[in-house]
Amino acid sequence: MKKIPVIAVVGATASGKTAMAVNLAKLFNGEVISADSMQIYKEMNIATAKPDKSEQDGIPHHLIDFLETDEKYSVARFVEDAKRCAKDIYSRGKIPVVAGGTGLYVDSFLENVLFDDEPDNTVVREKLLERRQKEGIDSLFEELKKIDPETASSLHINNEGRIIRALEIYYLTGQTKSERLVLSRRAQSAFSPVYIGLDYKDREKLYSRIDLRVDIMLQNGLLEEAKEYFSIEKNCTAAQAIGYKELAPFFNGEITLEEAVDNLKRATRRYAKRQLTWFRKNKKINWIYCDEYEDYQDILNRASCIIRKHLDGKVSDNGEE
RNA sequence: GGGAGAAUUCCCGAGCGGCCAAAGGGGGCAGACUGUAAAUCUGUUGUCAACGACUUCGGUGGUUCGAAUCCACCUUCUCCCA
Repeated sequence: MKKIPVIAVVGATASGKTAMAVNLAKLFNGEVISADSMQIYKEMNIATAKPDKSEQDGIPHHLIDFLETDEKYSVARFVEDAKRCAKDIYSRGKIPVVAGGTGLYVDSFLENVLFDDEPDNTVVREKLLERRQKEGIDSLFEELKKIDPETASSLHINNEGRIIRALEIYYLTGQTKSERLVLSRRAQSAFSPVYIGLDYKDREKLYSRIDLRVDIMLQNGLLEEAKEYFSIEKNCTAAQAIGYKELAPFFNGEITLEEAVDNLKRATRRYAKRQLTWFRKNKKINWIYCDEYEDYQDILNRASCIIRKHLDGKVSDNGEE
């Protein structure tokens, strides 16, 4: 069966993925699928740099702006949603363009990681958390070493969340995490992605773009959005978004606005670094260093050149001729 | 004008004769990542031909087998009295 071609635009936050995805969608008759764990939420607009109607520029965008802020979401759901979207777009004669900053989502989708159905975890999770309080993490870690030594050796004892999840998987499914890992890779992907990675040779350039973008967010009313968000804030996925939690100490009168903004910028820079670390290990990505080009048109040309080759079948999946 | 005190590695800040290239924190850099991933976690951070060598603790001299640590002077800064 012929694989479905997918254009994937990846890179750190503020590297220009949104605009690139829209431009490529126009050039290649595509529609955008966002792979962003925060833009999925309604009402979180400014902080997540969600593209508005004018930025979307007539190109349909999928998987943004469709969840309430108190709803949970997961990679598993994303993979399901993204596959469905991509197939639908392709069936209408168009090409899916994935624009994503959430590496786990992008990879899980395009590499077709299988997330088999799992029973509800609330009870098991609660028990484990209770045991963590009573017995301490060492006890749980020792237990994991016996049950699934492979996973245990890959985890640091301070990474409590992962230790607990690994145990949870076992008690929920009867399979260890390492067993499930193997099973998750059993199916071939139905997609044939071309990766365009946006980055800057000079990291400072990226960082100043981040700083600038935060300043613009503030002008656009980030404070108001954050204030409003705090009135409804709960312990949910959305609460992890950068942009609100950094401003909270300012609203509580603990620090000045200036300090809060600095913290926000720093948190964003670090996030960018983590994104880069994630994407850098993917050897299929064709990196374009934006600061090596005179103007934007050249960057766009470079990207479409890479994509055209791939679509014409002259290049294999890993980008080698 | 008089008196008291401080200057430490990118920053803050310990150290007060050898175990000090110098605690700790911050920041930076690098890495991991499979159901909350904008999260969570780890490593590293004077230089080098690097299990050793070399240069650092405001400056210059000195005491000592040995100094970031003691002494003298100099420079800068802070505070108190005028």
